Amino acid sequence: MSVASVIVDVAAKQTDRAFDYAIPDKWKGIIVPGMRVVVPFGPRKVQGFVVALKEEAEVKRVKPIADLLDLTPVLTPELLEIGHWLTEKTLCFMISAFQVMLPAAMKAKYDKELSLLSKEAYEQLHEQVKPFFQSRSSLKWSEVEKTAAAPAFHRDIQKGLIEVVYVVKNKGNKKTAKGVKLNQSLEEIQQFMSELNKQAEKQKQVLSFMLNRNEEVAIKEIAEDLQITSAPIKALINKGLLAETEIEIYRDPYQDRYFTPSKPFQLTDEQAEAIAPILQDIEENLHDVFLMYGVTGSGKTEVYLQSIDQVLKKGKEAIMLVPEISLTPQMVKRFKERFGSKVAVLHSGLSTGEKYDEWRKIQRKEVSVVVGARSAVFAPFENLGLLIIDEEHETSYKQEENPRYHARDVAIYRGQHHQCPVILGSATPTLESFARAQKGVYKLLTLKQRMNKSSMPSVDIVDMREELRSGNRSMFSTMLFEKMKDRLEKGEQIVLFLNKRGHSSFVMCRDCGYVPTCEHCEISLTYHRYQNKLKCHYCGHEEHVHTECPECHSEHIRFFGSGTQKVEEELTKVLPEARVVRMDVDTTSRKGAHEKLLNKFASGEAQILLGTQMIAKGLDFPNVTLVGVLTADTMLNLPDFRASEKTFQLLTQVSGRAGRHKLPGEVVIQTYTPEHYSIQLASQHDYDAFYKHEMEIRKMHKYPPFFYLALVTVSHENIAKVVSVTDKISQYLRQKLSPQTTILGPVASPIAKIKDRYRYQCMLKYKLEPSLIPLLKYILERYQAEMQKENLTITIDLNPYSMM
DNA sequence: AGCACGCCGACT
DNA sequence: GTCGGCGTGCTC
Repeated sequence: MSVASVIVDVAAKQTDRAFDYAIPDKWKGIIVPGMRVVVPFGPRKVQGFVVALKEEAEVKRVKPIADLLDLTPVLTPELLEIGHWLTEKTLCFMISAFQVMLPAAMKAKYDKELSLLSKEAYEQLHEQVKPFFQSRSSLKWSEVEKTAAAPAFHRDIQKGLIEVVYVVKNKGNKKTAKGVKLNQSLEEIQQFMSELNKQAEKQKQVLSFMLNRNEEVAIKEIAEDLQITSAPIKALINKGLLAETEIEIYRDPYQDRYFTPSKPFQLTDEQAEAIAPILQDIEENLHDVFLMYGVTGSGKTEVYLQSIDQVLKKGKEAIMLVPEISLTPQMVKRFKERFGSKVAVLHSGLSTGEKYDEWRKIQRKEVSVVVGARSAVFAPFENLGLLIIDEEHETSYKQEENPRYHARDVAIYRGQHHQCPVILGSATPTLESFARAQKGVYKLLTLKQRMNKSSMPSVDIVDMREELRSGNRSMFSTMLFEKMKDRLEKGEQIVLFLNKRGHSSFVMCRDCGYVPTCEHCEISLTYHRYQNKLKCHYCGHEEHVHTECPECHSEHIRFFGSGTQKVEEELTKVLPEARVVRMDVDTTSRKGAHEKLLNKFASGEAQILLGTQMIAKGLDFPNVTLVGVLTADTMLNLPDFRASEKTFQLLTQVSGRAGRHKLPGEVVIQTYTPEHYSIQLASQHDYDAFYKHEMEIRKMHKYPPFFYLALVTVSHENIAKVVSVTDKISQYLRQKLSPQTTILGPVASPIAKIKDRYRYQCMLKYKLEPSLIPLLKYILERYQAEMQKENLTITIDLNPYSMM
């Protein structure tokens, strides 16, 4: 095998295929598919992934591989195969599919460097170039690029005085420490020890320590253990008895923490019944997809933990996905307590280096459980025994950039490959999953009871229009306010939920209804109190706050909608005795802030936890007896066919925070549309009725799970161009697709303009379209030239989750 | 994506 | 006649 097929790190249609390279003799038999290499590509060097080996190249002339980056493949054969599958399913480039499977630290950085060919060449350099090389012989092109000397450099490069070198950097990476290992045979060392000078007691200690361990040990560790300095160790290195080594050390984000080991709990009858078929699958190496539908607080996590335990006993590995937002310290703790150092954790809170280290632990098989967000589904395990997706309905499992994959699909694909079970867990399953369970495609496991036999909290719906009519203009209804006062007196705790991030709200003229919008994006500006400015959340554009309406010159400019910050201010006014913890993107962005705030609430130091989405899931505080949802309908009015489903899910999740233990819980939902079925049914904890009602609507409007969706979005600076392209695409598809398929559009996207680019879309609803993928591929090919030259973009999202 | 090659307008 | 503009096409 002397030729390697390589996918190069150039994300473009024309380079989206394998290129053949000769394997230099020194790497023959060493290079295997899945390794990263550096290859010459045109005049430069790029990183690439070896995808196959072969005897003969397809082309006459092949260049040799320039460098080898890995000693063991970073992509297993399975992952390589998944890459191909992803490319097909999501219409992404091969290189993007591979890149998404690896930690960011492994992505190549490129540098273009200039170096002087010889000392003699210096004199011949252009006068403008000379100063750059005065004290050195090489420099980065980026230093020169923007200066006036750039043309002169070009000339000297042409003359052959300066050489251009392309450097591929493998950034970040391993953190190492200096270590030592024994460098001579046992006999020689014992011989040496007996001859050692009596004064050299410390050296003797070191040697016997090393003989004991018989492996490489960090110098620091020896010094600490034996209470000595590194001097005697250095002496032994000099005498040749020990050899210096580099030991890879891991940055462990949880190293300072102690986790009390926990034992499996006794399962309830219901839990035992649910886990039985899972354990059976694990035992018999069978693949099934289980939908575990369990109400909030029904103990799904314990079922996960015990299933994983079983997998580990069989010597296999498990992946558990959780939504980024619920990857809280509480969740991590439960896993660390149960599985100790067998767990790797992957989430966005880690630094690039930490993520890389966690990934390395997986690759080196030092852990057998991974808990992580979406991309952890690609963990390079080779002996998977179980995949779990907790909170299956969460939209964060769908990646909104290329490759636009859904972690659930990847998990099921891997489950089939490894012949192992996949568990999807939720208190509010997506209609897609629940429908599949009804049809028997997935196996349904139900947990109807809460673990502590506590009943579901009672829910009151408050009509905020009524409140307004009766003169209450505050954001707390009379009922919620009374209940809050009551809890504070009793010393119980309250969770307040507001579906509005940050401290911002929009602005409107009360006289003419004018709302300031961004001039680059078609979206209303939000008010940031901190800087007293109006900001666009899409492009960052800022404006001063108007004191007068630019339309009607009225001075009645008001701020509408309340962000968490405003609510916090209001709370301190009306309930000055209450201590409030506010949790949103602004207060949790700092590392460790999340945990700190939660601890403050858990310890009882604060009585009210006020927050956005991030407090809706997974939190479990025994003393919380009241949950308030300040505005339940903000989500309901989004232009998204899943709006009702999302509202139902959110209300159910939030309500689930109350009364999980001995004390009974109450929930108050404030809304302007109390009659809406998703609010009504959420208040009755009636998922089944919601499912039936929503399914009717989906069927009527031809939405999933009855139909598949595909969304084509076109964007360009010129609106006429956008409309015409979208129109042509729609026409083409109408002509080619079956009459059973609905083609909507071209219509303007819900956000019709972002960063001065207009956006139009075309939506397909289909049941069976075997030729859809090739047709969409053809469209991308047809417009490829325009996409490259004119900055036209066409994005295709199969099974979209966001309609924006 | 980058970069080289190549074919046309405004300068010494 | 040359420098440099960016259209075109290739990268194993």
